[in-house]
Amino acid sequence: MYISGQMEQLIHFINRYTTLDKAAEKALGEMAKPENLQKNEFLLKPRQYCNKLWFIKSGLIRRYHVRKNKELTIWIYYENQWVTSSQSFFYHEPASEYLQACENSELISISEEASQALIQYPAIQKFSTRHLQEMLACTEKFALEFNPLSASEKYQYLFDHAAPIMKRAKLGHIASLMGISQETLSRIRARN
Amino acid sequence: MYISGQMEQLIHFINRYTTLDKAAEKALGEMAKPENLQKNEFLLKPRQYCNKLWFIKSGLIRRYHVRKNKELTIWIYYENQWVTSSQSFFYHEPASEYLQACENSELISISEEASQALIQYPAIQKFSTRHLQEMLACTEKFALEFNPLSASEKYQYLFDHAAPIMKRAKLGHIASLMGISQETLSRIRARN
DNA sequence: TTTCTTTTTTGATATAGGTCAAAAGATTTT
DNA sequence: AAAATCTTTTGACCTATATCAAAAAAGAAA
Repeated sequence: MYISGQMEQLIHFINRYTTLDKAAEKALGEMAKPENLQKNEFLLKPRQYCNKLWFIKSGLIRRYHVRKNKELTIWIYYENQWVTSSQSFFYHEPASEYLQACENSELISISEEASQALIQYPAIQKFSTRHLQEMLACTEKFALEFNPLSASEKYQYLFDHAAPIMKRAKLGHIASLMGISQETLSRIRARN
Repeated sequence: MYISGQMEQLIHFINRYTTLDKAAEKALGEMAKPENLQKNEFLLKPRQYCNKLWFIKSGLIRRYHVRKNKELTIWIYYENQWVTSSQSFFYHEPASEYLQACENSELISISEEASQALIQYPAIQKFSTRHLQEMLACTEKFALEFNPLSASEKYQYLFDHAAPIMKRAKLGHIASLMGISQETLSRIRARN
């Protein structure tokens, strides 16, 4: 009863893809761990091995790289999204990115071993494949639609497709996600 | 014997991920179909349902959208790569993109039903998941590394990471893949 | 070959967005 | 509440790349 309260939001998320049977739900409740993070705490830093996936119950997690002394934001994840370093998690390589909380955040973590075990449940296997396919299609779609836009079209696009980021993340982080300078973003906001 | 000659290159590709047992190999040989395409022929157009995946034995296939009367190249695929419209194939929605041969091409096609059947073989299931993970990690990595570059850095990057495109595709297609104008690409080439 | 069509190059000009610097405004710490 | 720090805004100037137009080159068709 207690566990299922913790997991309710995650189970609800998975059930949008496929219906979890009771055994799978129970296993998930046992293997997934709640994890809370204070604003500015790091979930991952470069050179570490990322051996977990996290589901975000609440909060904001920024994923970014540092190149030539500049922070390049890959994405800012929010409630009901999954976050990990795909490259490190899938390939067991050291990560090259940071994962940092922009707000106090409540997460549910799934370790690699847990994910191996959970995937034995057909419903979870099915969810996992579907979700992976969706991630791929979305990542492609986003890159395709977003990149050719002008700075102010990008601003509008993100408002339409990822409002929580635009409302809660700070200017510099949003600008680096958009691939424009802070000053340009500030001027776009001033115009609207 | 004849079939396995046709499939050799594909089987070799899959074996880099996981070893196919004889049963899986045989099923693959029966369900995958050779398909040949002349230069400029279309594999897919917008509004069609994309119900196949293709493995490229030889040739060059360009994947692109049309937005505001401009062609935006998503990627140009070459030998030993897989091509499909992820969004249409995974979601059974009409495609919004074109797939067109830039050269005479030899492909192997796998229909949706074939892929459903093949995935029952654990080795193929394993390959499929691994390959999907790799696609996701690569797509993210590419978007992240490529987009912040200047036009001439992008040129160098593609030469380092996808030489067949740079050597065989035409200028206008490469420029639209890079997200720059044809003229700028021509000037970059003149300088080098 | 000669002609026609497509692709690439070159030139002139315009502009979106970058960079640097400083001021203004928020937020946190003492 | 004052001081210190961090974040956002504003201004001036500059540069990479776009756009438009036309010439040159390459490839296909006659």
